[in-house]
Amino acid sequence: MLIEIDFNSPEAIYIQLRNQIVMAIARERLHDGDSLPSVRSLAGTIGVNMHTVNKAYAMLREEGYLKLDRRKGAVVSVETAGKDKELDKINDYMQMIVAQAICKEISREEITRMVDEMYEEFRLL
Amino acid sequence: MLIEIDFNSPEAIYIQLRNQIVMAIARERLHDGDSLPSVRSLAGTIGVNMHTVNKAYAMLREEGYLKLDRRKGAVVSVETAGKDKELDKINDYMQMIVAQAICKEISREEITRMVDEMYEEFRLL
DNA sequence: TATCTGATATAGTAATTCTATAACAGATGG
DNA sequence: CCATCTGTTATAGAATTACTATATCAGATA
Repeated sequence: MLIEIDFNSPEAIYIQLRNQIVMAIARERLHDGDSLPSVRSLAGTIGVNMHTVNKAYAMLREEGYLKLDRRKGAVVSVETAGKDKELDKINDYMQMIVAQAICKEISREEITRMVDEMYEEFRLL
Repeated sequence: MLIEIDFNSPEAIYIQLRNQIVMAIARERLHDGDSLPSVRSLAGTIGVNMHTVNKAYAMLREEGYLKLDRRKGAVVSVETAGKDKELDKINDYMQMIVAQAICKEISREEITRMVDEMYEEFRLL
């Protein structure tokens, strides 16, 4: 589980962490049942405070990607039940993307092709 | 030009402002050459500080949506030259969206259908 | 000349982010 | 039994960002 943090990024560290773990799951580098490093050890590895990792883990639990257990630690467990809520969230993000694309004269085909390629990429890696 | 700010949103006010103006351009409620309200008047209308609006305008200029002029004020002027840079930016956003979609078992077809519908919507309104 | 425009400077408040330290309950392994 | 690990929680401080409040400036306008 390779994590890389850009300390100069305007993106908050715990958000970068959260994003990379979501992508690792999508890329099937992390599977249901896999254990993540403990908050303390991961914090030590990447050189941040324990609470920063904890915040990312808590967020991922809230979003239905992890289950946290005092004995087993952080275990990947993707909740696919609330799919409608997820679609609403994605819809909001997508609205901004498409708005920008339209303004910048980027066609529907260019965007859907981008989506297609991205789905392929995630399946391969 | 109807602007609605959610003061309880975690999204910064100047970002909400920026987003709504981009969407207004995409929806063709704002066209190239249209003037926006002055920073002071818009700030007064929505009940925020002048600097907050100024920050949004400066960001939109930076991103190639507006031109700011001391005499004409803020004028819509969409720069479509740096299309590659825009595609890179959209690619990053899209990567996170697709990652989440894959994790939550949302299919490629569902996403591309969402994009298609969104392009239609923006054309209509 | 009075009034508008964006731009800029300064300063204060509030919220968020990150760090630091500490302690807790529960589970685990020697 | 005890040391050690887990996530969880509390508190506090530093740093950064967001927002507000005033004020001033140069340039354009009517």
